[in-house]
Amino acid sequence: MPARDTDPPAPRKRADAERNKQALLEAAAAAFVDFGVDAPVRDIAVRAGVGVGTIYRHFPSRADLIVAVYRHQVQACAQAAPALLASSPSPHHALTTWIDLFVDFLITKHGLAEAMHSDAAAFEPLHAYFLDHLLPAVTLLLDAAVDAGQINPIDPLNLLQGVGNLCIGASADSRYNPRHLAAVLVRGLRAIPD
Amino acid sequence: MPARDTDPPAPRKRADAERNKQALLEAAAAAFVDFGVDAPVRDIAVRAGVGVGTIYRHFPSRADLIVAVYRHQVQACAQAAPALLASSPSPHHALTTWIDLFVDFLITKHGLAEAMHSDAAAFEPLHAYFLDHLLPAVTLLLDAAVDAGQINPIDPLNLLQGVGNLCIGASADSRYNPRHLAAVLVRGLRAIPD
DNA sequence: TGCTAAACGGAACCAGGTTCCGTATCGTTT
DNA sequence: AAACGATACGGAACCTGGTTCCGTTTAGCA
Repeated sequence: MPARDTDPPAPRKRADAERNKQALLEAAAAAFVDFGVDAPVRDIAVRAGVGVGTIYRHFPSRADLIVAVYRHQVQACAQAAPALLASSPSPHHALTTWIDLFVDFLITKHGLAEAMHSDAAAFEPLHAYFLDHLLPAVTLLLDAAVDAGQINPIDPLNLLQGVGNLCIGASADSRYNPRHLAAVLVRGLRAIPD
Repeated sequence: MPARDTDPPAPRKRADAERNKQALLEAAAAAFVDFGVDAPVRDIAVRAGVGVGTIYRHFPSRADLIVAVYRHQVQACAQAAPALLASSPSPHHALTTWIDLFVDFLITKHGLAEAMHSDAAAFEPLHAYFLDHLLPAVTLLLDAAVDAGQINPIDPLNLLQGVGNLCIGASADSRYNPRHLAAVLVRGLRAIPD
């Protein structure tokens, strides 16, 4: 199988198109830092030196753009799960650490957590992408911790969305501390001592 | 003292103005049920049989309107705290029950939780109102539970916002279950058994 | 060098919140 | 009862920000 995992049936793209797509990715990443993931389209277009139409051509919905920008980091986060499970002293410890990682990722992407669960249809691809990649990760960790008798069972999706929600509205200056809350939440999962 | 507790320096309002304000309150409440707290202004205006200008005259910001609509329920929620503390078998139990009450309130008001922590300046009054009324309530419960040695200390504001965040995106049809998550969170506060 | 399809730019469009001001109404005063 | 000033009203106009559309440009190939 030739070049699997990286778009097998590539219908050949024009060089300028590829160049613009790349420019947009960088421009969007920069704009997201300044404005959050709701950065104005026109602003992104200007930064990339293209017209707004070009944004929509490459990324039909905002979710597509967001996914493209954060793809690597989401994958890294997902892949950390098995690694942590192998290297941690206990499954519960691995779970706690992974959640911490996830929280860190979300709170550094201003507005991502908000967008994550937006009911708007336009964000469905984003939602789907995150779930596709991160749900297996949490599930792995939760199953291991449950099997070890360390935590009570919980729907992985529920936990993932809950932690995602906790990260909404976080900012360096406020008293609000999602990291702590997420830790308390995971602590609340621990089995037995009632 | 004459008529304290109900606008002492009332500069006399025109009857029609008062009538419209009342109509708007009812229209908004209805619209909030159908569309959530982001209900279109024009829609609210139509329901109340007034022009949009009238909305802005009575409620300069959307937050003012939301506060006015939910004022009573927020107060009821706040007042439930001391009552629960008195009637519950333990402070931790009272806390759990109160959080449940708070969650119920939020998830039945579509979009309220989202609006609650919006960083937009227009929502500041809403934020302030909620905090003014509910922060004392949680603080009371938390202090009691801490004093009884049942939970580890936590910033009341942090907990309140966290639970508020958990309620975002809840809907009857989805798997997402904020009630359960909030319960797990409170469970994670319990002291000692480490 | 010429040709065609792919890609581009940005003006035009649309939706929804907000403002503004000419008009209507209330409540009081004569 | 009539008139008057203050108060409140309505809704068109405006602004912002996302989305669409089409005439123009350009890459890639013959």
